[in-house]
Amino acid sequence: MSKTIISALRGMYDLLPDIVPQWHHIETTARGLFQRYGYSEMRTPIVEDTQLFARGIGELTDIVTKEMYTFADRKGRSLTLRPEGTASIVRAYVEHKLYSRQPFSKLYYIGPMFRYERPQTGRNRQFFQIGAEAIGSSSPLIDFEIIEVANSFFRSIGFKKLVLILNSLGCSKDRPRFAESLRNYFADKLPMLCPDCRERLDRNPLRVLDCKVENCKRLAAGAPTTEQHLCEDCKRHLDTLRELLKRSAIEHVLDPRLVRGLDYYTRTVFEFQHPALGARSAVCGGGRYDNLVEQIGGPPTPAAGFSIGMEATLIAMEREELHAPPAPMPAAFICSVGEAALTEAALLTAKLRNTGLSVEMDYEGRSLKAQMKLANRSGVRLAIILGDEELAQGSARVREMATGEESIIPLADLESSLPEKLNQK
RNA sequence: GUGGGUGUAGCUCAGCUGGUCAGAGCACCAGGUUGUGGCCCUGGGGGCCGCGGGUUCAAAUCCCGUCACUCACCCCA
Repeated sequence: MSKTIISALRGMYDLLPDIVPQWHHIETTARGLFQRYGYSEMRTPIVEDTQLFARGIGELTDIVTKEMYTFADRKGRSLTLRPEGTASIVRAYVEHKLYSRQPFSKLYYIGPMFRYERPQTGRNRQFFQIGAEAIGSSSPLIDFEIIEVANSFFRSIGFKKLVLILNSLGCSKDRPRFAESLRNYFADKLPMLCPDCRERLDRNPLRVLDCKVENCKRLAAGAPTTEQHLCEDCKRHLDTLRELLKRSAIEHVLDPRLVRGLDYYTRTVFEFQHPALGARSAVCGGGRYDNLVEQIGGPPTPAAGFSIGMEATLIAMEREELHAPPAPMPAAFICSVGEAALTEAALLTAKLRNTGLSVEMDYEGRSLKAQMKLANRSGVRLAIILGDEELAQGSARVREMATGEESIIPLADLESSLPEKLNQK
């Protein structure tokens, strides 16, 4: 055995059995919902051609410039561990020409994403996302549905404190105009901006708006807003969406500074935030991306989607003291006394399990007392005791853990009488 | 990538102005009941005090490095 212990990589961690039920709970909830809303699961590779993300997410975004797990394979191609899910889904949509077979596709995915960042609570290098994409419609009804599924998901989990933040970035005609007027506005204020913002102004001026430096905030307050640069269509789109949200009682706040970091967003962008999460407060982010499909090489196809952060959701659940329903306990624990009985116990365990019961036993020939302790801890309703006395008369002793009541039951009858005993209250 | 905090048994932590400082509670195991759990009592196993180096007669305790976690920034799920 080697002396140096190999541990998981930084920002990546193991999900031990005691928390996996929480994950299942979230996944099952999401799957049930997607099925009800008509979204089908799609699974795509975790590794893709680096170009996919560079083109899709944006060459100049932080994700692409400094957060991707990129490496060369044995033939020198540049590959990247997916940093998000949408680009892959769209790639598959285009590659398999779903636009002609199923032009309007509602898809979802669940899986790990990778970003090389400095880990922090709720932020890891491998993290899981649950995402949905509705590809092939520009209707605001879709924006509404997307937000509504996400909202419904969080409600199903039991959240009370989520805040929905909404904005519109405008269409591909509005965005450049807006960027231009931001540059003009900040042109003479350049020296007063933080160094980061000076660079942002160049690369992605929208991001200056959500800078957290006090001085920048103050300057940004007087800056032109997205609202002022929306064309008539975009304005109407946003109004319709807000009306739908209002009429279905989904509270939201319009935040003209909500920008988001991926280049592909157009028009609607939104975020669900949880106040107890600290700086990394978003549990879900999404929006419309009307140009991405075309950018990836497909026909012009509007689309919208979101992605929920698993870890962030889990942490928020903890802070709101929301828990998954408890995992089911085994029904019975078989205790044996003596070597002959130990063998019989193994056979009986197998037999009962084959009838569909969840049964546990002790494999080590421990003392009866120790086995009873195990039985007690495993939370079973019944302990089945097998010893020389019982074996001699071809029966087993069945003990109700709650009351201590015991009865002798012939081995042949166990199979039929156990379910009965388990059903009675 | 930047700055601050932390790192002692499986878990939560005490000890940290250097010299019985390797401890507590919980958990685990055993005995008290030669075949019976939950409560109680008694006993026990378990830690190269994150790792490496330095200062010193002597370091968990001071210094440096490193790794990990954590908070904020960056960014975002």
